[in-house]
Formats: sequence, structure tokens, C-alpha cells
Amino acid sequence: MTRSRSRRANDAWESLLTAHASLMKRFAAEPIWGELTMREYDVLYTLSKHDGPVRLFELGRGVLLSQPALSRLVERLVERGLVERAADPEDGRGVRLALTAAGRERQRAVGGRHAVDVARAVTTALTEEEMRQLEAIGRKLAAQGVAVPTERNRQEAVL
Amino acid sequence: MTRSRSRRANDAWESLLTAHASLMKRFAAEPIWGELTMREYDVLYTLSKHDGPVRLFELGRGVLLSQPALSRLVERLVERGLVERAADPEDGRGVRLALTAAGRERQRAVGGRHAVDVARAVTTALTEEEMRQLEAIGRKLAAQGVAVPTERNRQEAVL
DNA sequence: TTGCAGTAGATGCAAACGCATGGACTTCAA
DNA sequence: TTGAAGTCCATGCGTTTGCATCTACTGCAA
Repeated sequence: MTRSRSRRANDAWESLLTAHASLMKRFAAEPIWGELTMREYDVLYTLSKHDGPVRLFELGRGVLLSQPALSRLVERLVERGLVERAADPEDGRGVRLALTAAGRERQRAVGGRHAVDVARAVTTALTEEEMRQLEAIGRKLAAQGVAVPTERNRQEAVL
Repeated sequence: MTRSRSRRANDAWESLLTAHASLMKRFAAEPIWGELTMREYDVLYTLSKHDGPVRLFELGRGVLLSQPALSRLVERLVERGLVERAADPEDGRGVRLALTAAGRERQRAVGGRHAVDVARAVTTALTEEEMRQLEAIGRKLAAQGVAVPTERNRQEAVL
């Protein structure tokens, strides 16, 4: 890999990181979240995208959270009556998660307000063409993210 | 704002979020971090980009972390000899942060390995042109993120 | 069939986080 | 000049997180 190509890749990634942090802070500061944290909303939103039940480890793919932390976050949502958790009849190890009626209603209410803020921020910053580009680029990067780690990654870290 | 334009903005943002989560998980799983967490590395990297001392609140702009959490993260890095913290002679409230020699060395070592992983992931997923597009798009979005909140945001949240 | 490696999710525990608040300093208007 | 409001960072405290580990179950090979 050439030096300039590698450099451009790192610049692009840093740009994405900066945009992410900057906008996340902005959205988090909006007074739309009610009793939910953004992470909790993220889980409700992910559940809302699926019609059928979702496994915990499937949820984990989209959420930047360790498996134990996600397990307990879901437990709190269950206790609050927003999520239903049931044993999976097809796999005795797993659980099936789904929104309750209250959870779906809450997701819709918060999601509607959040979507307005997202639209305002993004449409102000980008042209229609750039939005299309970002969507395509994000899709490609996400596909890369789930790739199998190379063998080198199995080695112990060098301090 | 038209419905389709708003919709496209939200799709683009979700795409960015997915890419971010997916790649962050991938990078976090790499065995390159030594004794550092990614957040700690992020702070060291930000400090390395500035030649002069950096104020704590400046650091906070780029890091997705509350002010108290950042204050304590920096404190831990100081205790570990990676960061120097001194009173700001021009503003008695503030502190001036800078990498120590050890901190700079550590950032370079980890950063070099991380840059390889970033380059591999990004160049595999994107063309040269897409990298340029992403960099430009991220820059525009980040500029939007620091915009002053609208007056509406000052109101109390509706539950 | 049995045994063993692999996977899904839960739990103990120490570390880290966010919210609220406090103390010290700056800024600006009266 | 002074005092009130704003800014910067630190700290108390309850909550959440990550790491390591555990249990329970699956899947596959002998």
C-alpha cells in the first residue's frame, strides 16, 4: 500500500470520527430524550427495525457496548416495561427480545423528535449528493467492519 | 424541509453510525493497544496533534466524554507519567496539558500500529475518490456539530 | 451415544462514568 | 471599582461499564 493512499485512509477515518463525536454531543444535548439515555434509545431503535424477536448477540453487533453491559442494559429496559425478554424455543441458550407496546410507543415519540434534529443538522451541512455519498460510503465501511480478523490479530499485544 | 430530503439525511446519519460502531469494534479487538484504552489513546493522539499545551475543555470537544470523566481520565494519564498537567499562567482557572516524552513515545508506538489497521480497513472498503468524499463530508458535518444550539433546545424536555 | 469444544447469556467485582455541585478565577456592566 | 454572572476544572456519589468467569446449552466428531 502506498504511503499517500494509507494517509488518505487515515485522514478520512479521522474525519468520520470527528464528525461522529461532534454531532453526537450536539444530539445528546437536545432535550428530547426523556428518561432514556442515547444508548438505551439505540437499543429500542434497533429493536424497532426488526419485526420479529431479536437475539441479544444480534443487538450487540450494532451497539458499541460489551456483551455484559448490553445484557444489563436490556435487563433494565425489561424492568421498566419497555422490552420483553423470553427464552428462545429454538436455542436453549438464547433469549428473544422485542419491544413492548410501551417500548414501541416510547421509541416512536423520541425517534420522531430525534429525526428532526438529525435532519436539521445533516441537511444544513450537506448537499443531497453528499448525503447519498455518505450513505453509500457508510454501508461499505460497515461491511468491512464485520470482516474476520486476520491471523496477525490473534497474537498477543506487544507493549 | 421535504420529507424525502429529511429521510435521506437520516439514512445517511444512520449509515455513518453503523460504520462507526462496526469499525470501532473491529479496531478495539486488535491487539495493539497495550495498557491503553481507546479513549486514553484518543486523548494522547489529540495532544500529539498540538505542539503547544492544550486546555482541558479543548480536549473535551473532540472526545465523547463528560467533563468530569475527561478530567479524571487525564488525571490517570498524569499519574502514569504520560501527560503533564500545569496551571495556566494566563488563566488561573485552567490547566495546560501536554504529552511527556514517555507519552509521546507511547502515542507514536500505538498510533503507528493503529494507522496500519485503519488503512487496511478503509482502503479495502473505499476507493480513493470515496476517501476524499468522506473526508470532505466529515469536515462539513463536524463544523455543523459545534453550531450554537437553537433556542428551542433551551426548553425542558417533554416526557 | 457420549464427550468435548464452542457459543449465548448472566453475574461478581473493581474501575470508570454521568450528574450535580463546589471552589477558584475571569469578564463585563453599572 | 465592584459585584453579579459566566467559565474552568475538581470532587462526592450513585449508576453503569468492562473483564473475567460461570452456567447452560448446542453441535460435532469419535
